[in-house]
Parts: sequence; structure tokens; C-alpha cells
Amino acid sequence: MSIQITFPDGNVKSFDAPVTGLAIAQGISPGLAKKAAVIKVDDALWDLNRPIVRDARISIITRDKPEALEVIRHDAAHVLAQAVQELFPGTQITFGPATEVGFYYDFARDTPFTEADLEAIENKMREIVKRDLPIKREVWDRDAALKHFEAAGESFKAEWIREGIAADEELSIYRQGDNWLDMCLGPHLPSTGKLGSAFKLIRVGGVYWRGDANNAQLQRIYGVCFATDDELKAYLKQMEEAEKRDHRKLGKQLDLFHQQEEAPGMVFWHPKGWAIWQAVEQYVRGVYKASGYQEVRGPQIMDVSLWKRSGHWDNYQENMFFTESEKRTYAVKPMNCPGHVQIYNAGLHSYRDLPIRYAEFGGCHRNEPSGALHGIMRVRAFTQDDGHIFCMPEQVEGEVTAFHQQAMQVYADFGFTDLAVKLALRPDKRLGTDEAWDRAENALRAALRAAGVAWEELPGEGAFYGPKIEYHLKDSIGRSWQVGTIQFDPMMPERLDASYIDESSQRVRPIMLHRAIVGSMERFIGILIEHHAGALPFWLSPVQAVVAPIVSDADGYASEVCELLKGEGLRAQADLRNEKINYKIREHALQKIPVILVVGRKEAEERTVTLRLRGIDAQETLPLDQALARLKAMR
RNA sequence: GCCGAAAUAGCUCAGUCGGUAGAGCGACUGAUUCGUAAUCAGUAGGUCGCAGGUUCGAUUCCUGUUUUCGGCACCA
Repeated sequence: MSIQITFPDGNVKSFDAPVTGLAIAQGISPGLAKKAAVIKVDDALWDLNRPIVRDARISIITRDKPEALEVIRHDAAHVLAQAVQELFPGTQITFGPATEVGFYYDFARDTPFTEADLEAIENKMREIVKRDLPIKREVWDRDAALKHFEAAGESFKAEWIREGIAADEELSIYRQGDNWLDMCLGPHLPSTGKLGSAFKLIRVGGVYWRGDANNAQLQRIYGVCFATDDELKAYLKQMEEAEKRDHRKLGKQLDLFHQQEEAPGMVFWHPKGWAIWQAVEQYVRGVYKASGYQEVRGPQIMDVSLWKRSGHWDNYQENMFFTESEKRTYAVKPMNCPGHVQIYNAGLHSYRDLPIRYAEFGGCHRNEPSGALHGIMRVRAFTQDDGHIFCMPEQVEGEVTAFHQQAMQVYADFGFTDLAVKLALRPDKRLGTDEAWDRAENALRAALRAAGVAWEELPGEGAFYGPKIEYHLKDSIGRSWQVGTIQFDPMMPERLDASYIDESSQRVRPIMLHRAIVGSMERFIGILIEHHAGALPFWLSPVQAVVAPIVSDADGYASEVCELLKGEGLRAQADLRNEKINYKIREHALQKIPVILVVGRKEAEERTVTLRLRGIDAQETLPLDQALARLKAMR
């Protein structure tokens, strides 16, 4: 039988069926066959040696293409699995996909893998690559597969066949050489030799079977993998650089903050770190004012009955701190919203007053699981740039759109342009009817559409009271953190009895929007530090300028210059230590001070200063008033 | 919270196959006044995370615990 194969350029050629991708590639050129990784058949990626038996549009995917890279990484996972089973018989295989930079595979084994094991496993992987084992796809009968894996003691694979694969679904098995196989959707490279050498095992960690904490604990081995050795090398280099930007490291080096054993998950802000905080806070306060918020302040602890009414006690009591006095139990606030509702409820509101927007730099405590703590990014005591908008349902879309635009402007002002916008939809554990959730989710979608942004939807990730839009930023090693959010909440007004009087004098529930732009001040400052590698923009730098005299004869003049700068509201210091100018320059450069003003005898006599700006070796000497004007312009 | 690892001077780290520890930087003191990324010399500084156990003797071995790190789960 002959089939028609359509090539990417539109050419059509007849082949005797079955024909494989590899054969087609060889027909074009041996070079292409060598570079080929997989073949795209219509819109699906297939193995090169999988027989094509029908008319199809095809394109050969060479190993330098992104789609091929995913296959290479997936292959690496399988080679890893085989290596582990050869080295550690009795270890069960489960799943092993490609990731953004490599791959992982999850194993069930009683004995933990050690760092030394990783080295041995990686060597075994290279050996399997060298053996160049053919990789072949087979379609198995479901019962046969079940029987095989059960007989092999692979209970996790067997469970997956029973519970994870639909009865009518095709079950594919990939054989790697004669003695090893795995159940897998594929596609894969034609042989292990095609994997190449650009991979490296990097760490091992514990995970739960099927991502559920109630299930068995597995061990996940992570690797990184690229198409070429140069790319791997570049990646490892980049990671090394990224580690230098770690906010925990820079926080210490730049003397911004510290944390200690007696206060896990909490931050001791040092003067320089607090200066950054103040700069951020004053900026955000300006945003509050500009966008119609009134700043308020609620109490830090409130009777637990209030938290029972709000629903927080039911959902989060495990993660709340409590304190007691005179036989009453108080909850240390984990959120500011119930407090804001009390402020709202203290007065009577007409529909004409809405929207009412309250804002607070609200300090919250949440007893986060110990394993979740991470520097100042995930803490147990934090401050939100929190705000709550009480409005009518028809005002929601406009408020959300306005918020979005304001938030994007704020991120841009701090130097962030690469934001991920996500829409978190109804979770399993929730309040309210499905109809209410439909309305809420659609209102947020409409607002995002109106704002003209692309967003990702996250089913099941919403808050218990409503859906939310989330804004995410990445840290130096690629971990994604939520910063801003706006959340739709029809539940809290109901539970805490908030209302307004509508046009026909009826008491009606407002909608409440919870919103934050920087989110947690702690987390945001952590991300700021990493994003700028500690070299914060001038307006955020804790010390904006250092005046450094060359000889002690210039000390008086240096102090005068420093006082002048401070008088203009700049954060300046004079470095009058008995050290050489080289020493001072080096130290302040390492401290990432944006401006160093060097003054020697000459400057003191002529009333000039020599400016040295961060990142620029060239110097410029200019009169004091001009230098001052220059610095003021940098704010 | 779960799996794994780690914790030594202010910081970065070395070390002790069980005999109570060392470097560099920093700090302090003195000398030096030196024009754009480290001047020289000297001094001080540590219950080796905490609590038990084994031992003649523990920072080292064992157990527990706290915190941190990596991963997962969680993240109102």
C-alpha cells in the first residue's frame, strides 16, 4: 500500500507503507537523519522508528529544536531510571518527565539516595548512553501490562494502570535495550546514544506519590540536560552566578537584615534594610493616595469569635497564632480584612459612597509549616500593602481593571517587566454556590480581558471565599513567587454583616475585593534584592552616596559635603576612616553604593567633588552645587 | 508537616580516624596621610547549635531536640 507524505514545504511524496521517520529523513539526507530527534506526524510528535501507515503531514524535528530538547530530557529521565534499577535492584520506578531545564525521576526505595550515589548513577547513565541501546515503542494489552508490572514488583506502575489510565486508552511501552522497559507516552529518541553527554544529576529530594501528602514518600532525583555540552556549561555557570544574588547572602553582606533561631520565620531589619523598607513603603503610600485609598489601622489581635464568624478559624486554625488573657482567646491576625470590615461597619453607607477603599500596611502572623520557610520570601510575620474595596457588583470589573493597570505601573517602577498573571479558580474546599462562583470568576475574566493581558488559569487554586488574580515574579534561581493579588469576595461581607443602602433604601451586601500589589513587604524586598543583585536603583538604595576624603586634611570638607547631601534628604555617609582611597573605593563598590564622592586637597580648596558612579570607572570632577543638582535629579 | 543534608570566631571556611580548635577577612591598638577596587605591624575574639548518653576523656561516636539548606506538600 502506498501513502502520501506531505513535507513542510508543501511537497508530497509517496511511500510504501509502513515507513518510519528515520527512513524518510535518510531519504532526504544522511546528515538530516543523524541530526533528527523525532518526527512530527500531523500535530503529534512520534518516534523516528514508529511506523507511519497513513497519509500524513510530517516534519523532521532535529535535536537543536525546542521540541526535540524536551524529548532529549525525557530520554535522560528514562536512562536515569534504568541506571538506578541496574545499580539498586528492588528500587521501583514511577514517573519521570522533562522539566524546564532538565528532568527528574521518582523512585520508591527504602534506603535514601546519597550524594555519592548520584555520582555513581550519573556514571552508569553515561555507560548506558555509550551502550547505545535501541529504544522501541510497543503497544500492550492493558491486562498484560498490569500482569507484567505486578510480577516485576512494580506496584506503583500497576496502580497507575488501574487508576490512572482509561480503559480505552492506548498503553504504550518503551523498551530500552533487551532488559529494561517503562510504560510511557513517549515519544523517545531512537537509541540511548542519541541522548549525548550534556546532562548532570544535581540533587535528590523527597516527594509524595501522585503529589499527595497522604501517600507514600518517594525519592526524586533531579538532573539538568541540554542538547549540547556548551549549553550545559553555560547553564551551570549561570546558576553559579544566580546563587550570588541570593537575598539571604546579600542580606548578610550588605547588612540589611538577619534572622535567628529564637524567631523562626521572622525578620530582624537592620538600619540599611529598614531604609529600603521605608523607601518602598513611602512609594506605596503615594500609590494609595493617588488611587483613592484611605489608610487605616486595625488591631493586631482580636477575639477568636470574630475569626470563627469570618470562616478563617475553620479553614486556617492550624496556621494561626493564638494568645490568651483573662479567660479570652485572641487570634493574632493572619489577615487584615476582618479588621477593615469592622471599620466599614462602624458607619452606615449609601450606594453613593461606594466604592470605599481602605488600605493598611498590615502586619500579619501566619504559622506557616516549618518546611515552607525560606529566607524573607516566606515568613511567619509579614506586612502586606493590603487594601479592601467595598463596592457594588457592577463596579467590580472597573475596579479590577484599574487595579491591574496600577499594579503593572508599580512593578515597572521597581524594574520588573516580566510578570506572570494567573487566575486562580474555585477550590474543592469553598464557601458559596456554584452560581456565585461562576459570576465571580467571569467578572475577573472580563476585567483581565478589558486590561488586554494574557493570563494563565489555575483550577482549584482560589481562596475559600472567592477566585483571585495573582501576579508572580521569579527569584534569582527561577522560583516563582506571588507578589500582588486581587481577590473577589462576596462571602466576608455576608459573614461579618457588612451592608450598604441601595437606591430603593434596601440593605444590600457589598462585594469585597482584597488586593495587594507588592504583597508581602518582606517577600517583595527579597525579590528586589535578587532582581537587582543587591545594586538597588538610586531611589531605593539604603545609602545613596558616600563622601570619601583622600587625606585627613579633607575630612572637614567631606563632612560638610555629607551634611549638605543629608540636608537635601539624600541618604549619605562620610567615610573618614584612616584608610587609603583604594580601600574605601573597593569597600563601597562592594557595598553597591550608587555614588561615591571623592574629595582630596584639591577638591577642598576648589569646593568641588569628584563623582564615581556605580558600575562606571570613569570619574568626573565638578563644582559642589552642580554635583548636588546631579544627585537630586537621580532620585 | 514529610524525606534528606547541615550547624565550628562577627563573616567565609578548614580541622580533630575521641585527648576541649585554626586560617583569611572583619574588629581593636599603633604606625602610615597614601588620588580611584585591599598599607604595614601587633592584640583580642570560640561551652565547636542545645540537651542527654557511651567513654578515663566528646566539638568529634550515639540518641533526642532546635534552627537552617534542598525537595515535596502547604501558602487565606
